[in-house]
Amino acid sequence: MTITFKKIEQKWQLEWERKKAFEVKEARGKKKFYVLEMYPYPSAGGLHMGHALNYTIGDIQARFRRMQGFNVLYPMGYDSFGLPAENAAIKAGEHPKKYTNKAIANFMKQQSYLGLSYDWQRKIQSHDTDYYKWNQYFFLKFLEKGLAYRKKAAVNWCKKCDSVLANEQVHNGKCWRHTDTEVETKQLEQWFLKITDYANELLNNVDKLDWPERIKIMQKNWIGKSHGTEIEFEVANKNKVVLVDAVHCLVDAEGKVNQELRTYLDVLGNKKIVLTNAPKENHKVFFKNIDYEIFTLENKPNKKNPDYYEKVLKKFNLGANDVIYFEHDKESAESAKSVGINTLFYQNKVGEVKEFVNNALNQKWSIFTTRPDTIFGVTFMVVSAQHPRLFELVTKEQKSKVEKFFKKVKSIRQEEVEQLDKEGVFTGSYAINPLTNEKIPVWVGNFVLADYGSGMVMAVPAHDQRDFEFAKKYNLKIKEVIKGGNSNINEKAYVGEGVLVNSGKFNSIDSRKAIEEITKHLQSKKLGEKQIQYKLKDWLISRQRYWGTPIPVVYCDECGIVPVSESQLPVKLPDKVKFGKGNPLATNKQFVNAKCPKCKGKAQRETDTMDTFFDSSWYYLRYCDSRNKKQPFDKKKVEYWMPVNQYIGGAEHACMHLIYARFFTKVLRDLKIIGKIDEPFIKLFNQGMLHGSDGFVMSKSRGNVINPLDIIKKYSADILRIYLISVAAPDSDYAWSDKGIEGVSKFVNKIINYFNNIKFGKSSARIESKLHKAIKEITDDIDNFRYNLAVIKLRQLFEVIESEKYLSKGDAGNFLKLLSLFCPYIAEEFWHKIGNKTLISLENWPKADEKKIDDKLEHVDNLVDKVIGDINNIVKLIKEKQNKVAEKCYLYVLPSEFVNYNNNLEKIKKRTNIQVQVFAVNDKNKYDPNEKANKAKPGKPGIYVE
RNA sequence: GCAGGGGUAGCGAAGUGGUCAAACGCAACAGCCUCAAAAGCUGUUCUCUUAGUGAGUUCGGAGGUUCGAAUCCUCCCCCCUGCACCA
Repeated sequence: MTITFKKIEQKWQLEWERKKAFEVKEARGKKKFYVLEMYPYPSAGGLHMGHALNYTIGDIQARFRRMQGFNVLYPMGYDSFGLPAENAAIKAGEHPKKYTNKAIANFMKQQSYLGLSYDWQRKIQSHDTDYYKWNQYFFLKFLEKGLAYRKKAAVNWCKKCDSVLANEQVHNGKCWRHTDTEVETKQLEQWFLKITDYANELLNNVDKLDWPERIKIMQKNWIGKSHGTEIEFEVANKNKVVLVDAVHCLVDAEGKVNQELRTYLDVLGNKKIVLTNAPKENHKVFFKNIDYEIFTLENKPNKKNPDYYEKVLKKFNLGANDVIYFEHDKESAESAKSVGINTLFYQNKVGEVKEFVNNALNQKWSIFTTRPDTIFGVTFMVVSAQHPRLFELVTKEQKSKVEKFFKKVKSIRQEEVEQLDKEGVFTGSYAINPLTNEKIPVWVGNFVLADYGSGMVMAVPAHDQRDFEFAKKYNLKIKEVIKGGNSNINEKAYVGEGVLVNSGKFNSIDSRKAIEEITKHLQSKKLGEKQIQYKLKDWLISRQRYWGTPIPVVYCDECGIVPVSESQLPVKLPDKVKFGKGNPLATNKQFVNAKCPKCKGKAQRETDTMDTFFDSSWYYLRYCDSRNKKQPFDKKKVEYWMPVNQYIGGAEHACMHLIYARFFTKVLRDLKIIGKIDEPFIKLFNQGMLHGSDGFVMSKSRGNVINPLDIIKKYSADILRIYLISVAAPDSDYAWSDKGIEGVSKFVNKIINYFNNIKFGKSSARIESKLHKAIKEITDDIDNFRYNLAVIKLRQLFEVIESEKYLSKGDAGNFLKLLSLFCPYIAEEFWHKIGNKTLISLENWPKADEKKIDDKLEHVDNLVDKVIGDINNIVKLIKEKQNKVAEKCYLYVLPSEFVNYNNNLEKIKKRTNIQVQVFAVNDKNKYDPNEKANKAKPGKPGIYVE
């Protein structure tokens, strides 16, 4: 009687379904266990081997926990919104919904072949209105809380598509559909979620997670917290012309020089015009070293008359906005103001010039640094070429150079950025070092990020390698301010710690301490403060595509942005749309035209849809109560099932889905939509990558793809399952091997063969010992995802079982239970065949009986193995040396060990293939022609072969 | 460059202080079975040596700690993965 795999697979699938074996309900008294695999995108290609591995790993865990007595929630669903369905729609003309539903049906069929023990009642699909309705609901909640907002952002734009592209649609800087068209960066209004509000908690909680270390580190780096100091630098707008009155500029009433004004005139790189009627030598003293122009109007003009200023502006062809003016006389100042000139009526008050210049030239630039201790070494500043305020800094003289540079930077593709040389151009502006009052040139550079910190950095070439390279290239000053180690700042920046030099009153302080001290000093002068920066940016969720959740807001001509009211949800995705150019929603009038919920006036619907990562950020909560029509889920049910005890999926989601989902959980907790659940996934397991037999990633173009269905057809689902997890540890990468699955197939067939011809009887002590040891070790191995080792132990156990005459029914059942995790179909089948009416899938996991584990038996087995090896070796040698064929072998053993060997006669015979006889050494009647009995030692019998 | 994970016999892959020439699988070789092949069963597979012995050299390389190291420490080389000029 043999087994037809296909038959038993169908039989038990039906049986599981009929008995609702894997459907679960909350049961207060029962401990729960939530096993979850990352829900898949249902591609038309169906299941690939990576899926099969992923789900097998999860299913083994789910079956194990279920048998251990847990109330196991093990659901499946589909991440069914997204780009490929829309692409297919454009290409094949098939509606995304139809395409997706077909793909899901196919996925489900294939998954059921694999013997996965899902609770299918809980299935979810993110493209269902019943699901995405709640996306919209959550969005409104976020909006209410200020966690969703709209802001201008850079997006990928294709001219030919007339549309925004997702990052995935940009290939090598070109549009995926127009390979001749460079993707442009455009500034558009987009929706964001304020994930940065949670940056700190997301970071701190990482350490509490039982996740693979590398994922935790990836998340930490992604969030990227750094402590530093924000320092305010002043930079002048150099395009404004500075007008200064000359009559009273030199001294005040008491004859004191206005030193502050003088400093600023020196520092401001702007064009300076001194208005005067009668040039005096005094001017030269006051304006010493300052580049200025003298301007005199003829006919003794009256500076108190507004006409005067209009004439001045006209003369230089300037508008009132193009200049600022310093005037010491009140009446004159008022006149200048009356023609619209930004004028300071200066009165020698401390700080008045500074305040005025700050306001007039809009020139405060806060920069972020982790090394405020090096502030005395700042010799230039660098602003990002992508900075929106860049051109405020550029002077007329430098404009063409900067523009040229700007274009060059813009044309550089993402992939090239890595090997870029540091390059830049002088903007023409200068900044003022707040501690030294030194004048520092401001450059624009290609190595400064616009969206980190303030987009401008203070450059300390002596102590930062990037700044150093830049300084060397453009011959900028390098000023050493930290001494430490054998630093030689002519060759390389010294980035380590040390003692401050050339740093005024901070000299000889340790650099670490100086970070504190200088920050404190800046703080006291209101020039800076401690700051924490994150690399994490707010999450842009707007997508200009059809196949996603519509963002539930309208734009009213009167009221502006108005959220759709909750009672009107869902905003349904219209079925009838035209695919082609751009976002099909934008051209769908029925969809776009809406009533304003507030004023009932005309309004346009938002046509952007949500990033699909929004869908996957809470699906694990929906599984807890997936058919709830009134709420996203019942809070109590979520409280029962959450958090997920074991999450399983690929490492590629480390910084996207896994951060978003954590963020969502925290927000929903704070909105009191769920209880006090801080983290969604306690434990995470990353499966390894399964490569083709050539060692490369499986891909159609390489032709190394192995389809799970083909393997199931050829071998069976059980064989595929046990193969997938027995080659290597499930978290390490490995390559598919045809020979490997062949080997596993032999093993499974041996088991089938054995159970077809099984003879029940009392299990030997040897079997019992081995069985209970295996139970103990396999339990531990499964617990720790060492599936490969568990299979080895199962094989070794089977070897012992097979070598013995009888097996008890109970032990046969125990063996099948161990097997059932890996090979559920044949386990069910034989469980049934040996007379059980229950499902093995719902049986109790066997308990190891320590008392039955007998290490002595194992020790004897080892000794017998050794003797077998020795006998075979001798047989081989006498054949080679003496050309004699051995027929019989005699063992001479210590009397105390006689039983050990005599009990194993059959085994020895079988494995040496000759007759064997055992004598105790003290046996007077023993046959021992060569006196080999003398050689006998404990655990090592003497051997004679003839 | 930084961070993380690795480098183990022909290959895949266990093993983290002695019981290790190192599980298990594959491959190869030999024997049994068979008319024969496949399958199945049994054995062998670092080197030399040998009636089961003994000796030597191994776990990326070089040093070190230890009575004792694949396993601990230091330095170096190589591979993979992630981040990438984050100030």
